[in-house]
Amino acid sequence: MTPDRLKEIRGIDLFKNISDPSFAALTQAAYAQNFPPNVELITEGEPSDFLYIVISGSVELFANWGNNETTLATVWPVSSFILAATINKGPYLMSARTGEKSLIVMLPSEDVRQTFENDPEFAKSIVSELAKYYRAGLRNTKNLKLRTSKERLANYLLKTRKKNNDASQFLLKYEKRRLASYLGMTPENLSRAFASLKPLGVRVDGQKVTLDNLPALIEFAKPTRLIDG
Amino acid sequence: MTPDRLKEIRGIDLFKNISDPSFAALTQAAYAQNFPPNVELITEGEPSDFLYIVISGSVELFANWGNNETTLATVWPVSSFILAATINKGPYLMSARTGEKSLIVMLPSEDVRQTFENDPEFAKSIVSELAKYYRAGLRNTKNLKLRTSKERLANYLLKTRKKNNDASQFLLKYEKRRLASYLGMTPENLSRAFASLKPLGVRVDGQKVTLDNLPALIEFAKPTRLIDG
DNA sequence: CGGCAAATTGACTCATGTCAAGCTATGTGG
DNA sequence: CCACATAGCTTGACATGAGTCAATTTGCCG
Repeated sequence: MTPDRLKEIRGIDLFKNISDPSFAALTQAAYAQNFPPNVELITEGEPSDFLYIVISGSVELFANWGNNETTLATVWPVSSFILAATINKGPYLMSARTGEKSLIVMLPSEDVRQTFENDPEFAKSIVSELAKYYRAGLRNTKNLKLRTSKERLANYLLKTRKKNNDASQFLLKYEKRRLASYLGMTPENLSRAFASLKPLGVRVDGQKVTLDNLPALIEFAKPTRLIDG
Repeated sequence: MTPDRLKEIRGIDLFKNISDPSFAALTQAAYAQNFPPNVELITEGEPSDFLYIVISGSVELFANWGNNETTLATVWPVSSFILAATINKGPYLMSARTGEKSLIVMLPSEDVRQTFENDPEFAKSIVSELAKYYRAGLRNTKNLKLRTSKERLANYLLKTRKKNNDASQFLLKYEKRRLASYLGMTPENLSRAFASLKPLGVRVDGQKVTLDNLPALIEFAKPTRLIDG
């Protein structure tokens, strides 16, 4: 791996406080690879042989049961995914596929566990990451169990607006079918949910979303930091 | 706190590898308290001042949004709860209430964080715990998003059967209304879900459940280690 | 420009929630 | 020890949320 790439990786929270020798040891056997869009990187159930890091592009984490599939998260650069499986030595509980052409770094899980054993600072970073993930997952569960699909969409739009510096107009980061799956509904239902939010000032044109009546949308969505962060 | 009690606490995974001085420091300011049934120990949104451990009784973890409430988990002795909030210094994302008369130990969060900073072995235990919780949460999300309520119930029954040493008859560990909330449905819907599983050999009488036709139930429930552990 | 996948729309079914009534079990106080 | 009160559970009737299937329409990419 090139020095630039290493520096890029080192910038993420997970490696912020890792010692230089630990980082060197950890990345020594790592390799970066380019993948075309829509390639399945891992499949749920497989042993967790690698920890993954997205350098560019994006990765969709999803799971199947019978004929159903659901999107659990989308990972954007620069971040790791599948950390808990690596730590736990358990099988992957999610599958992963590239959303677009992506550059991915793979760290052998055994090395991650070694480094975690030997470098207390790295262990602490892992703790922070896992606690963060756990809480994000908890919020997600509350969102699913306490809200209807329309309410989830409304809150998703408000959150996305915030990420876009409170712009009243922004682009959806991914396809509507993925968004639907992430929000726990069908694409058809998402279309109708968007239509039903029209009276609250939500206009959609392709990937472009405009929020014309923020107070009304907030009034309906009732966002809370205990779910929406 | 009495020596017995300390020994009991020390037995849980979280404290398995903690050093003696760390454990002493951690428990020095801890105190145990008896609570009557149905007492709210913590409320979501509050700062996470304590890490809790259930010594006897049980604790229900739940959350509210508007008029809706949902049960997220039930904690049985001897285990901790609210660990991620403690580590993260974030507000609690769940409320907790005793299900019955319960003995609860409270450890000041600041002490937990201190010990976590100073004792690498404790930090490693925390990592394991958090990874385990995270994965349990993930399984739960998959369960919710990929299955109908009947399927969730069927799989819950199979899991409970396994926990009861594969006995074909066992008692539900908690009230049906709590079970319904945990499984993400209304009590009415749970009643009907039970009724609809009757042809698959599921008989219910109060808290007593009998599974007469295991193959049929399994065939319907399609359990998988990637969701059901 | 053509072709394909995504998105939308309509009509319908099915799953789940809501409201109300009645039933059951359980524990308490007389 | 019984009777009542209370909360939980069940059942029915209905409303609403959400999924399914099919037919277009739209938009994008080669």
